[in-house]
Amino acid sequence: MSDYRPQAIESKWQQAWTDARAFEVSEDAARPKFYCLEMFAYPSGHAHVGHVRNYIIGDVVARMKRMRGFNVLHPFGWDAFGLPAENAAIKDGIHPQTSTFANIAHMKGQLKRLGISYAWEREIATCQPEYYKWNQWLFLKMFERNLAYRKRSTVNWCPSCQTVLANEQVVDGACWRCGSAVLQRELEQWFLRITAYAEELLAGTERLHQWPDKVLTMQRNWIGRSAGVRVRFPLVPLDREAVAGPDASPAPADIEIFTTRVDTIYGATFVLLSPEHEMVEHFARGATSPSELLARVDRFRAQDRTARLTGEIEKEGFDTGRQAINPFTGQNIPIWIANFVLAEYGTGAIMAVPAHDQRDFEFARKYGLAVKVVIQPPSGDRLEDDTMEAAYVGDGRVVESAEFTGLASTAAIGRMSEAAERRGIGRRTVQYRLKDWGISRQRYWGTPIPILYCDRCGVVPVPPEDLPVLLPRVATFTGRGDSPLAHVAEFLNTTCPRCGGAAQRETDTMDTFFDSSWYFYRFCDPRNDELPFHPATVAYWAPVDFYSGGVEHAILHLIYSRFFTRVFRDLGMVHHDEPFARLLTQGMVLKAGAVMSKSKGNVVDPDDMINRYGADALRVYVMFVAPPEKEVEWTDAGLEGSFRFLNRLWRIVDGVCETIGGDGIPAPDQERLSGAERALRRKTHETIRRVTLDLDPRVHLNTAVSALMELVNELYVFCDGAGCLRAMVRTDAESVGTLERIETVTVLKEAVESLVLLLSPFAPHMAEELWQRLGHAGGIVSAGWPAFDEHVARHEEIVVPVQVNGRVRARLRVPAEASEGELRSLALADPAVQRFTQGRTVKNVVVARGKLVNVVVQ
RNA sequence: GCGAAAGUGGCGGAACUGGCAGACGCGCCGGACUUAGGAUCCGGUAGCCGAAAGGCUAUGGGGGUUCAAAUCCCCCCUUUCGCACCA
Repeated sequence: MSDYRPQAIESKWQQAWTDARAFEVSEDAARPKFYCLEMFAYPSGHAHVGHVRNYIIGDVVARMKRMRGFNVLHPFGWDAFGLPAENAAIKDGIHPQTSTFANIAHMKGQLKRLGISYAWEREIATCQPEYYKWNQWLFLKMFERNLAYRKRSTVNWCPSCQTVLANEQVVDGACWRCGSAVLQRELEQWFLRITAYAEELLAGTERLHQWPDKVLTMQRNWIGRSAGVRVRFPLVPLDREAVAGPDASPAPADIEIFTTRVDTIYGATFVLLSPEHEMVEHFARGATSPSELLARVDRFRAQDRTARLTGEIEKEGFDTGRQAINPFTGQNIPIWIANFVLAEYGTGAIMAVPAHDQRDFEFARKYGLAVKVVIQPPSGDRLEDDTMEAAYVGDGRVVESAEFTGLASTAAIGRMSEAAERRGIGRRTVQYRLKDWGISRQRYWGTPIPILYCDRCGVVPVPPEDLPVLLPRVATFTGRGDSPLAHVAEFLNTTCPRCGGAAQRETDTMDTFFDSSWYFYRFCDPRNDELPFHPATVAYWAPVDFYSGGVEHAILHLIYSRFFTRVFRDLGMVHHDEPFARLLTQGMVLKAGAVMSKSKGNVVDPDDMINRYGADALRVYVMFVAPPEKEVEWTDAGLEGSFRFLNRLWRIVDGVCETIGGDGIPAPDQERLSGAERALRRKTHETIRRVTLDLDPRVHLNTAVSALMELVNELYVFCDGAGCLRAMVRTDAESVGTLERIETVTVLKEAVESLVLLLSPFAPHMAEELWQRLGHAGGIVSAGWPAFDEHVARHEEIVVPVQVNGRVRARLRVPAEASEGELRSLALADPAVQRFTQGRTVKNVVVARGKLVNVVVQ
């Protein structure tokens, strides 16, 4: 008998696991595989209990699957590139390389102290050339296949910091660091053509049955498919254009718009262009006062980009003075420029139908533009152009629309689309909200993009044999200037592999989401130096069977990974479409009602908790406190409760170790058991069943822990009855020997050993220690997961509540197999029931066998 | 504004497919053991009425379906999350 000393036990077993390389695996065609993965970590320095919760969830699943005979791959690594390290370098002068590896070392220690069963032999860090070389390799493959391309695009630019800012770094139109007004600037950027897979990524969401609906909905919204028609509205030419000088570019003939509501086209009374529309410059040249027009456009363009995107801006516009012809009505309609029309969606131009679009309606009323009703609602209230107070956006009957008049608006969409195509003025298209992914970052701490610019040959990819393009060790970080790499002459200047002439390297680095979009494949084959991974190895392990992480990655990381998986598939390297079969999004841990963060000063450091209560108690508490998906509030008292539970479990198991630990104790013989022994045995098998099913397929870790608590409580009751409790609890060794019946020992042994095995995914150190003390030489994994006997778990006698008119009035103690008729007559004969049925007529008796009887009276 | 999810004791949470609401834990109250207890073990703990037996009321609010509703349907309220001029 000894006290529970978590610190000693935990370091003992952690050392044993490390020495034995206990969690390293290799492909084994004879065993079923299980790939269990938690989202890898950004090495910020310290993991708090919020981060750690995710790793514990994954570890419980991995350990359980291992015990159930699966060949479990459970790796971990570091999303090691990224802005914070670089910003820290700017601030403190510590090189990102130095701080990143120091942070990794610390966090790895934290995870080891938690006893997470990672195959550390497979650890990767994305900032190592051995990893990012394959980012570059993949980028080149994408470049070859025209999935990576260069394009000018608008970015947020801080004139004071001289750098590009991500959208999230622009706060109310100002730079987050210095507060200067952010400008829009055009830059050449590299893009990945994720839109080529838009349709497939959308369709795939229908087959991800083991993902949370919430995430799937978010991805569908993000992709934002809308089917519609592009229609060309011819320009009404200006007289002046006919006599334009020889230097003038040819006058464009029409404006193309995109609409999902072509059924309303007869109500299109004007055209709106975005301020960025290419036609704007052309109109300016022909305008009576070009500078005035351009000045007004510039004012729109200068309006805060995020405000324009989010619609928190007053809708404004002005007339260009030009007109277009509505190709369906043949009428001339004015062309305006409006600040709310987005350049990056559709064609950057829309047909305005004020009667049937609220934004257009407000705009038309504000500026006195024509409103024309072309859909009448089915309700019968007739809409009038002049009196309507809001746009009618629903379906209805088409009116005032030539040969389409009288059609249902839904049918008119098809007919009008056909008409537009037949007349050669439009075509059906599908438009996505999803945009190609801009991956260029004007930053240092990322993967160099493997491209050269040669004066003679132009854009030249780095030959694969020259990979990796190593990130040079830049000495100073000032936070000024565009890409830090542009100032490193040895890096920048090189020779063109095609012509041998002078060339310059691309100095931007990749968005770090590139790194995280395929790391789960690298884990399968982490030291391969010929390929990112061997296809056969990935074919064995992939897809990931269980993936867990925060909801904050519901869109970006998860959609990029699905995109990359399809690229690898098209390269012939993987043979599946989806990388993650099952996804669990774990809830955050709050402290004082807020998300833990260093700046708020409310972080709970797992190391503090481990020092006080041990890793096992922390693990049990975090799993017990709530279902994994839910947000939870951290409480020290709850952790203490879990610590108490482990102590209680320890005492009773350790107390009976000697009695039940010996050899030669047979399995329980059901026929010879006493009532109490049967009850314990039943509880044991019930618990095995509950924990088994709570862990797999459900991942209800909290109720699994509560089932273990119940079994421990039952053990105390049993031992109390068997007369051994006092003895054990009080260390009086002499009375331990009071267990005289061999049957008592057999059921106790079965209960205690099952308990220890079921506990092991949650509290692995304690379980290993107790298992050893119970006299087992092999570890927990070789013991395997306990099996339950449905027959033993079943109650022989059950209590059936009897209701009268839905209220419980009595309880019947009956054999489990009591028939409907028996239950019925027993219920009606019960005196407590009769009190309520006396003097009334029994109309009905509902018997749910094994569950309940309801007597309906009067 | 649109969409989704959720709302259960003092607290975290249970409740399989409609079948005893509140498992398990925290907290609190009582008892035992003790020089002592903040350790441990045992018991109690939704609210109201009642000495008790027992009864009544309760799963955000209001209606409905059903022998039976936390669970299914309708309306409303609140909270959280996501999207937000996407033509």
